Amino acid sequence: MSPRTKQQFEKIRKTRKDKILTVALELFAQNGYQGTSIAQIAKKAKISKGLMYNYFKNKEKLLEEIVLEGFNKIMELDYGLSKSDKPTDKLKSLIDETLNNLSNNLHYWQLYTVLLVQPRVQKKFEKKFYQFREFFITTMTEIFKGLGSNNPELHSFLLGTHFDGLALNFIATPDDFPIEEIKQALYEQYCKPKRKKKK
Amino acid sequence: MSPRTKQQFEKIRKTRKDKILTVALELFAQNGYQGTSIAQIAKKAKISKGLMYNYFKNKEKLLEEIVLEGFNKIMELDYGLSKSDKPTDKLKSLIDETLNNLSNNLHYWQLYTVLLVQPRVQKKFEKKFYQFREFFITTMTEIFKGLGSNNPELHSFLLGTHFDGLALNFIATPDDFPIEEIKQALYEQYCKPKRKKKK
DNA sequence: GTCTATACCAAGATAGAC
DNA sequence: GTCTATCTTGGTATAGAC
Repeated sequence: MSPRTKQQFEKIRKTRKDKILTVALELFAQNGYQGTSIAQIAKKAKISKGLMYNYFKNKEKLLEEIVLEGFNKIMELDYGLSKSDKPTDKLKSLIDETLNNLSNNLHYWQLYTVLLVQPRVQKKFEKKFYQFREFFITTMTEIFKGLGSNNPELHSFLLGTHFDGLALNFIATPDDFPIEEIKQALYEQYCKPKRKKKK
Repeated sequence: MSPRTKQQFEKIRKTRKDKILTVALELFAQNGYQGTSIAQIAKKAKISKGLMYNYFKNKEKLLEEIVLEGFNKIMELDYGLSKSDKPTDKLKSLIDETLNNLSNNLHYWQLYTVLLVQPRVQKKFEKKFYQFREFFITTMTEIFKGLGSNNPELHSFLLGTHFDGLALNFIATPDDFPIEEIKQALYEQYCKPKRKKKK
């Protein structure tokens, strides 16, 4: 009844909820949304099936919370862009941070990808996907403008798709992924885009 | 009882089986394996649920047939490599054909991607995935050697991942995908890889 | 707050009539 | 060969005891 006890409960509740979110993210990422059962999640979180519904209204709301939390995390990053004003430095930071982020948040990217390729599921998070995409593409376009690119939108799009492909491969085979070599190669490949057509 | 009738039956059977394979591919690609029910497939193929099991032992075998058929189709392509011996031409053909193939076999690539990102499902087709990957990477590596690349394996890997990323984006938003512009840009980007280090 | 038991339903698969 | 009816399982979600 005392306030202190109440706070204790709150803390336990929070911890347990986080636990559920963490294991659910992992399972959804690995087995897909439909491929994961509440029972599996409960087991891995070491609670009963029934208790799951004390923390989340249903399976769908659980997925929503996970996805939105992930989006927020990723949108908060500034990809080291504030470190310098030189476009070459910015590009280097962006590449570095994006690839670091990839290995730091593997499960989230895996889930993101699973959802992205399934139109029916994707619809639900469409807005968030576009929002993130817009933010990222715009940032890159500005950098390419700074580098004197003759088609910054296209180069930005291409670097974006390249990140996606790297993510896909990293997800499928996280070992056998020479991350530092890749950073270097990307930097070389994108740092010197074609200038205005030379005659 | 006559042979002719028997042939007719065979033909009808074949046609119907193909119909099932086609609609199942589409549904699996769009909604995932677990996200697609036998009832949905049967409905779209305009047959009863029960009849499905006359054609396929079970849902899993159906998926297997679809995936293996798709792999075979894709492995048969030669990506226009025999047209010329010049590495620059070969690279151009490869880029062209890969992107054409992407839009011609959208559903298959979509399924391929869905399966690739889900480790549990992936295991089953692992060997086939690697087989295709090896073939593709080796082909590209040879081309980059011909172009005088200082690290043909890495450049080949990077072009491969870039294709994957483009596929992912094409799948997610097939409209708003400037395919010809991309072909051109890829060609420019990969055709002149760094030579041996200049001192 | 947490668990067990259970209602309920959707989906895979089979049986049997035609 | 094809369909309808049915069995069976496994999964979501709820009820109710502690």
